[in-house]
Amino acid sequence: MLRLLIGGRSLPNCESNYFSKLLHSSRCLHTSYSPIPNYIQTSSNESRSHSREIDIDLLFHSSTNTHLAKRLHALLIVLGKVQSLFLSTRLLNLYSNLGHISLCQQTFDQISEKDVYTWNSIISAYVRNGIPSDAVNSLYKMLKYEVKPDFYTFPPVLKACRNLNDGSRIHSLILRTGMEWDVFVAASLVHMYCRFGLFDAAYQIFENMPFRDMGCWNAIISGFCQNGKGEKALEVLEEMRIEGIKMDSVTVSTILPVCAQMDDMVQGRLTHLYVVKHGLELDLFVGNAFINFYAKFGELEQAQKVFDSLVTRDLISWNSIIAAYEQNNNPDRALNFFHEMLMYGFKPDLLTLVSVASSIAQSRESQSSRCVHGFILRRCWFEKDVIIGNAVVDMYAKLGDVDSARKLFYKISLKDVVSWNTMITGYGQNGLANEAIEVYHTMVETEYVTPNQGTWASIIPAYAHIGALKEGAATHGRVLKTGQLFDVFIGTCLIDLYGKCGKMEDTMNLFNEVSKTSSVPWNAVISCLGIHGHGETSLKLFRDMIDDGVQPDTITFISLLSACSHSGLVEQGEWCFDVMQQDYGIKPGLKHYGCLVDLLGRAGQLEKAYNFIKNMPLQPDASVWGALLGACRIHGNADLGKLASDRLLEVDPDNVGYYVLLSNIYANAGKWDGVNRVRSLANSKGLKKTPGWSSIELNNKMEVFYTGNQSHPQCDEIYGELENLTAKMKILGYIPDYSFVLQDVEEDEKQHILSSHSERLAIAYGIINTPARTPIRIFKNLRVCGDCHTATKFISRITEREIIVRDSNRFHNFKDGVCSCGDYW
DNA sequence: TTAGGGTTAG
Repeated sequence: MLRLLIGGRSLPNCESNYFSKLLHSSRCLHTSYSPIPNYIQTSSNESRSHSREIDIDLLFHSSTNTHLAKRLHALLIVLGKVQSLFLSTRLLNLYSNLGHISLCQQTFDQISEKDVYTWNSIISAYVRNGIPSDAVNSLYKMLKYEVKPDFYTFPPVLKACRNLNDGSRIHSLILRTGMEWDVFVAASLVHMYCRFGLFDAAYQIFENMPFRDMGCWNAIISGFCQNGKGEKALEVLEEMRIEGIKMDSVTVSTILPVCAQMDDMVQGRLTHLYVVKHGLELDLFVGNAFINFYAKFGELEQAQKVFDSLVTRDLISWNSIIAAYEQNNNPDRALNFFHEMLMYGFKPDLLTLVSVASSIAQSRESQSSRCVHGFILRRCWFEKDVIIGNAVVDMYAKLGDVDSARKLFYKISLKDVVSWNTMITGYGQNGLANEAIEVYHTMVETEYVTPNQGTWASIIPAYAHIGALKEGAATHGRVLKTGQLFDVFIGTCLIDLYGKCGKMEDTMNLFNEVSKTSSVPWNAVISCLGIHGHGETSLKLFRDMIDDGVQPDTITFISLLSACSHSGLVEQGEWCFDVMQQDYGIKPGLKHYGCLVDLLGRAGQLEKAYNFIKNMPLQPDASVWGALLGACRIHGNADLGKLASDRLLEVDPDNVGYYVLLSNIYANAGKWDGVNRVRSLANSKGLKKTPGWSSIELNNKMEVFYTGNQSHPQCDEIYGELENLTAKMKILGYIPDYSFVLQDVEEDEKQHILSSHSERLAIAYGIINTPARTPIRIFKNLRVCGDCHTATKFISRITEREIIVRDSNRFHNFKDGVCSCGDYW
């Protein structure tokens, strides 16, 4: 061991005490105690007379952060030791451990006579710091300088090759040097070939090894695990067991993520027993792997137990427990752990912030979103990894702040497919289907990303939302080309698309094709049948689902209840509500209560619905009172309507829809003072009525009409057509229902207002621009007004066309003067 | 002094 003589006037008298402090400093990452400045002060000429022997090795060990490492570097310069090959190589390794690759390079360049240690050190520094190409180049330079590689040289070089996807040259070099059966070299080769997907080559090397240590076993297992061959990994594990070789902590932490991936809880639990029996539970990697394992199965108690039992915790332990709660819908707990982690002095990394952003989105803590954004911005993490940008875009979108989401999205320089999917989903979730479609088109045009399952799952619902059947069907074609048709999620999205576009035949065909082992496709088809008014068929499918042994969930019952509601199946709906609780132990949530109120209310049982609300064990929310208010609108009950809206304005004062409904009720009853009161209340709150719009797809383009639109190029033709139609309708007995006109104006004007409702503009546009007697499909963002409903029935008879209108609530299929909903909606 | 095989991700 190299020792130095340094003077020590101001050194502590008690050397053992001093060293214990020094050692202490090397163990505590967060200490502010720095022994090195003392050395520099004490190394002046005058103090050298009182020289002492100091172990420089300890100084290397105590340099646990960049500041201390630089001090040590300065000390070596002061002592004139920087030219020492041994010390400068150690310094190089120190910088490498601390992640300072440029300082490594500087130190390396200053060394004039480099030996094999020096070359090995710089190679491993490049690998560790993520510059594999420089690592390989260094090997070739080393050969040029005629320094012979040794057993230490190749493992890191092979690791570099793994990331460069090229290893044949190095492999032949290794063969020439005769080092291929060194356990470290061989293990590296095995792992490299697994990464290349050359599993047979990897296994062949593994099989031919004259000697295998744990590292070799782990290399083949982890090689299989990390490259999608989990089952093969388990086979090797079995081989290991037969040969009587015990798993170590590395094996365990490698195998656990695979158990989770393969949904193999049993294997994971057995591994846990093994770990306890063999005393591996104190290993940090093992503990962390178990936290993640249990979190994936939603077993938070177990995950928490493992976390609590850890003797030491690192950043990954904290990240894992935060992610565990975040991914299992407990964002508050996740955020608590984040704060606790900060209190313990841990510095969060990029992955911590990914979980934090998602937690904030879930907990609707919009105030914190800016802090998170700023925190990441200050650290320049957006440039470091696209995952964090995606997470923050998702956070903003989930919080409803689409503007911020979009701004950040366009700032992400290297968008990956997830970035695009996140933005498309974000728009979709906020009801901006047209924007979602626009982003999707840009994504397809950019060509550097290939749409994947996530893309289909985000774009198809957007098409379904606005009823863009042709574009949706074209996407279906694209999905078919990729061979992803039978994926349940995409299949369900398509079922929903065709269902919402009125293509029930296609819906049922698709439903027959997809795998029906989960409740997801059942729920979709039950809900589609519901909005078409096929309540009885929905109930039949529910029975089929039970016969098939598929467990219904809370969504199944929401779909069923709403199907019953649309078809006026009151008794059956009440039966569903009971069965849900008694047979399936599902506690009704607010949505179920809302559906039942809707069911009773639509059927005219307003008092029963009101009593039902009064006896609810949950605090009724806006959807429940909203259902009652809607029913009051249909049945013209102004008193109960007023009561419902009073409650509504307490729980959700900013929702314009309720003001509109109430003003509708008043208008219907001719109470114009009530209408004005509601309108001025809404105005005083700065609320604007959601503009009604309808869309129609023509020549693969969506044409959108807002109520009262006067700027369309075919405006005159459209209004002319409507006038024409109204005249014919009146001959056939159409009487306009002015109660749907909210404004207190003259009758002529009321007629004009009714005729400029967006759905009528879209229908007239369709009539003008499509061949006679072909069907017309319209989508409306709000509910179709009663007068338009009546008018459309007449129009379908006059034009001999099928007119399919999908509104925000359900489906209307007008044919020969009648509507499929039987005027019950 | 230098090396292989390990845990967290939208």
